[in-house]
Amino acid sequence: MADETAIVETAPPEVGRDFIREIIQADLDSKRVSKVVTRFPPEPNGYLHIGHAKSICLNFGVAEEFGGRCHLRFDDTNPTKEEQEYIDAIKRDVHWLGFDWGEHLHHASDNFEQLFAWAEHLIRTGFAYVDDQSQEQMRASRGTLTEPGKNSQFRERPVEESLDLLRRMRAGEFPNGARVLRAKIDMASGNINLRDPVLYRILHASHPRTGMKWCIYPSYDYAHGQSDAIEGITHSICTLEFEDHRPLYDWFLEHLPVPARPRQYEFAKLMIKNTVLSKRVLVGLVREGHVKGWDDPRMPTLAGLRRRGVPAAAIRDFVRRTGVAKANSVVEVPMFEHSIRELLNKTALRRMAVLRPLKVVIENYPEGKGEELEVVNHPDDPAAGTRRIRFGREIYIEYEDFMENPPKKFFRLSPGTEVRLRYAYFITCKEVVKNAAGEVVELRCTYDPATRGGNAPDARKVKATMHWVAAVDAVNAEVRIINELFERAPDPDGDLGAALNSNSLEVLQGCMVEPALTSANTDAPVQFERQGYFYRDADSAPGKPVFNRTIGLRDTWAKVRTG
RNA sequence: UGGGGAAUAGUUCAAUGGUAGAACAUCGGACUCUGACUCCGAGAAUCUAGGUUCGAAUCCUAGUUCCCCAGCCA
Repeated sequence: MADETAIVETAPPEVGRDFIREIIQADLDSKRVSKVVTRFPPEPNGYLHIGHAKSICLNFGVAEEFGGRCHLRFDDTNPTKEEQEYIDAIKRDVHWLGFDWGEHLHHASDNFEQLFAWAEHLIRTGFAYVDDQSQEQMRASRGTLTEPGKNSQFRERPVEESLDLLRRMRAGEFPNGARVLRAKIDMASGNINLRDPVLYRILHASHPRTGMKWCIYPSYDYAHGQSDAIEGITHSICTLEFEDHRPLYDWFLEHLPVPARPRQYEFAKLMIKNTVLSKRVLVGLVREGHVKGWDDPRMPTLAGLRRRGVPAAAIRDFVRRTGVAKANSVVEVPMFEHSIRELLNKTALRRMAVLRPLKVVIENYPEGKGEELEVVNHPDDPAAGTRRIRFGREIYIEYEDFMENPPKKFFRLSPGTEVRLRYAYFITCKEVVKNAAGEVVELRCTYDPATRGGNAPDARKVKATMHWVAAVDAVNAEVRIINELFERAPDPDGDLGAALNSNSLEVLQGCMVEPALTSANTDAPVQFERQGYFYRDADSAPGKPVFNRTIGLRDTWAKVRTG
């Protein structure tokens, strides 16, 4: 996996503290808590994406930094949306990102029995009741943002009756939606979460872990805080939209005989410009077949990024750079790209690959002659070693490295100019061969045998160094260029297909790559010199490698060229 | 006309009553066997209006703008 490189952690370990870490430090200093316990609580209703990475890094990160621990807890309270596949994928992705929950794999469903007992406790103490109202009636009586709600006619029903009905709900006597258990708080509260929220609803559905054992399931609000308390979570970190759930979170802890009192803190989730992280949309892309799966390299999922070749350490570094705060913000993509390039530049071995080949015949190179050149695997890292590549009379260069009528600042090959073939020789273009359509199909060049290795004895300079692959050596490969998935922001309720970028995946066939790319270290990220970072795709077949372009190198020539 | 949050360079995050700083991005320049990397330099911000104070991004008052909440989703 791309994470082989994760050992090279480029980030300084501590870059100032965010408000969460300050709170934890203060709690430790004041002895309010003796050991920090956090949790990452995904709902297994889809794959993890880069937005989740921020929460994972925060929760596991602070636990690590303060000598505590972090649990992985599945918030599996809605069996109509959750699947085992997602549970497995989430575990895999958290591990890949570089974190370990050790013995602390938990599920909200582990607590179903206790939560039910506590529900009875709330009824007995007069803080919960079974409501027979229909969903529509409940909505109508909840009031609006500016008007208070009205009490349900079942709100004051006898404790024994509610107790009996709740048990019969559990026993499966009623169909979906027939009744719910509600907390008795305040229908006039300005905070709508406190207007007698639902604790249990009837759902005759099979649960990935409990099967058909239950047909009533606790709501998020009812399950989350109590699960935190049961697990001994000290700091329950979640995103901003749960801020007005905090009074309810605290209400349950106050009204129940819980073993601990966790506290909830909220931070702004990670958003990235032009990147869709809506789970609904991501599910739709997969279900409707707009992408090849959750790990399609165009997806912002951790699985997709991994397949694309983005190292876990780069994601961690990016997340660290974006900081933790309470203001909604949208990070620009180049910040992410910087983290990827910075890591890959240090770790990726260099290789040569020609994406759009143009054949070059070196006229003064003897027919039948061949030779090997020893070249470095990483110019800045001698420890990366060397490899041997072959040179010959026929080679391929990049089509766009040649221009018959070059503009002013074009340094590369054109008729009459001399350039360096990286690690090899200087060559000069003597003749351009075209097909009937007038397209350049071949170049006739000469080389200077004295420049072997890439330097001229007379110290003359060339303005460009180009990558190349010898025809005798070339392995045919497929290269996939990944572009933005969406052309415009999709409407989650509308036609996803209509918003897609029709050019989100460019497939290049007939690429010519050096043979080292088919043998050793095939699972490590590589740099195709002068082009970018690439990662071997799982679709590779023997003798026919497939590469995803993780990200291109910065290209200032592209800017000059396009003005 | 409800409740809960947030406002600092283009972007993200610092500065916790005492010189507004960093990263990314942008623009110059140097270097270069990757038009990469690296290095050097530049421009660029406290939402507004009052007030307190020797001194305010920070405290107070009044506004403005943006985000979240009316699921038996999480």
